Amino acid sequence: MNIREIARIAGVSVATVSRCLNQPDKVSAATRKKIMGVVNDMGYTPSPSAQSLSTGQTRTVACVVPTLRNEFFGQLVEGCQQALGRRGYQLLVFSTGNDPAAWNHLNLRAVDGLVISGTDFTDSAKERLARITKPYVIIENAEDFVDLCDSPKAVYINDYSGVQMALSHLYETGNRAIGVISFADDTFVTRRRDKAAADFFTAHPDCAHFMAKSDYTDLDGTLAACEALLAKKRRPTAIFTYNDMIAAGVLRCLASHGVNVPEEIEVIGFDNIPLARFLTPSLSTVAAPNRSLGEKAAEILLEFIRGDNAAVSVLYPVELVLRESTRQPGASKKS
Amino acid sequence: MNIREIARIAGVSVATVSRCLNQPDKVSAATRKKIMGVVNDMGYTPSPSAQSLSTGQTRTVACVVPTLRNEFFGQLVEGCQQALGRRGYQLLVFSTGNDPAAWNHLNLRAVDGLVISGTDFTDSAKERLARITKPYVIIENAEDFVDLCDSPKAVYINDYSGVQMALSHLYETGNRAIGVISFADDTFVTRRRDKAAADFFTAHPDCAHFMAKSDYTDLDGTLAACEALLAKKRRPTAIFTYNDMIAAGVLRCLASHGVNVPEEIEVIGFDNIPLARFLTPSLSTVAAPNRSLGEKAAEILLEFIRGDNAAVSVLYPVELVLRESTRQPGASKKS
DNA sequence: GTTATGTATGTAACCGGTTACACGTTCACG
DNA sequence: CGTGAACGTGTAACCGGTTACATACATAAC
Repeated sequence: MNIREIARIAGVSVATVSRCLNQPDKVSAATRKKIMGVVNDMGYTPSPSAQSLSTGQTRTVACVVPTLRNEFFGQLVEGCQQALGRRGYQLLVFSTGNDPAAWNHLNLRAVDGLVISGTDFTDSAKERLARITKPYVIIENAEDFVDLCDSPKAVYINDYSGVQMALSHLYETGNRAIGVISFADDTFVTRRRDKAAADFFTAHPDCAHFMAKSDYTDLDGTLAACEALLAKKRRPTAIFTYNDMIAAGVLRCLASHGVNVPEEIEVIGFDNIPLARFLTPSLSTVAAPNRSLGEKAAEILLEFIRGDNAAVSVLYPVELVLRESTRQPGASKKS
Repeated sequence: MNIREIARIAGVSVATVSRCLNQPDKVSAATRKKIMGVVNDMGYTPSPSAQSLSTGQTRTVACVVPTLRNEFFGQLVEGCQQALGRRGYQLLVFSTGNDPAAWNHLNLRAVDGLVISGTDFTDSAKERLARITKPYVIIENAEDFVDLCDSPKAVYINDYSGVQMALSHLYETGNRAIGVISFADDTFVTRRRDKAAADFFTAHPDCAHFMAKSDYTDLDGTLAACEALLAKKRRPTAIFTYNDMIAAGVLRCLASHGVNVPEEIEVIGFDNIPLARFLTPSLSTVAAPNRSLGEKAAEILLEFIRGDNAAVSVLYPVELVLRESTRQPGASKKS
């Protein structure tokens, strides 16, 4: 069932049918009614391939994430997909963004644009981004990208501030020995959060601090990192991690060592994935609008594709959500 | 840069270029070398839209899941995408499979086939499935679908057996009052697991049992369900839930009521999502090959698209993984 | 009544591939 | 040396839409 068939049955030309579907007001009411009748009767849908070929638009966007085994990216992709769906766009997912081979599977001619998140942006980034000839929006701090592409479009959170909020809270509630578990990779996120932590501790020289690193898909690595912190001569009274999965591992480690949370050690994570509320104790964390990040990225991308000179980058604030893994304000410290 | 351009530069016809790319052995070695040289120099890639229009294949598959905010579906989609990527196919994700509106966004003409998982298959299923004119593979028990479509292609796990394994284990280690938290929906999964549980308890009349229901995205619902179980006159000594997210909520609820796990109450979940190891105590669960389910579904779908008469359905076994939320074999009961 | 303006529609080129069929060579074989 | 098969290549139709431009007609303005 193609457009010529519809045109023949409706007794009009293909151009009229096409116009009727795309610019209804360019067609007289009578003709429109006749055509739509046939279209509905026959259950006709235009071929996306033909439309793409003709218009040069695929109405498809690719989203590149490192993994989907972390609710953070799940929420991101979900937000992305819904924003796109509302506007008749579809979402191609590449959930192996850190695997260079995956980028080869990505056929740029098949999409109108990309949303890129969480890939390793440091080493081969320039090369990889340079090869992208389509509009793309990164979910990463725009400022870090000025060297990599001119006027980067970005949606991101103030994670420098997030790290400082978490550490400040811990400091203000009396902690003077804080452990931080960072990511075991070399990405902009990691560098930025490390910088925030370093700056914080420089500004608070009376606060002992210990850094460790872990890959959040690797529970054993997290347990090892946490144990290293526990083994410090001056044991930290709080541990801050760069995401909630690592924090979950930390809670696990502390429990198996019989350490009470938050009485003996407080724990703060980052991301506020849905899971955070499910943990025992429920996890205090730096909350980002995960779903909105995806939605906004998709929206900016679409505006950009349409040529509207849209917002170049959007910064979302983060907020500290306090749950059971930190002491309640007013609770006695180190009870 | 299109195929005619390449043909002109290489001094051959478009047909030869096309053949060179698709059936290299149909072209002489000398010509092939010449063409490939030009192709590489110019960085030419055929337009997917044009190829789709011409061949009628999109090399794209849609995957419909209810949500990505559960690692189970994350793993599924990830497996799917990788199996597809290896064969040059792309994955469109619809992460809102239970929303009827989402199905309208799904343009069947844009894909070669579908992998469908976790959607509500009971009420409007027949209608929805009937509208699908493309090959599809469901990740659901094939037997439940014989009424809905003839010779359904399916990849699934033996979850009847999984439920019975979990309950048997609990029974054999001495539990005689077991709480079960089922899903608060009416899908085949739920019906099947409910049947398995009912059958088990019929076969073991000496075992008291209590059923509750929850939606796994709803922590409060889970807490309420769990509390209802705790409030039973004869308090259960074990709780089995239909997925790990609900089990996480149960652990959370028990902890806040000061109930020791596994000493006072044992807990077993279902799915074995990566998170399960991160929980405190780490969660015993019925393990399914989540990632493989996605991979296998994609593979079967591709074979089916190609017309190879592939395996119609594949059943994976499940296994009971025992961690800290159940008592160690040999540990004294109700210590 | 003639001309200008606007509206509705049709014609045909175009998007960029694939492939059936035709054609020309080369080679083996009788 | 003539014939047919096998092979390599080119021509042109086709996939199913969109849209610039042409055309026809109705209406308004003078």
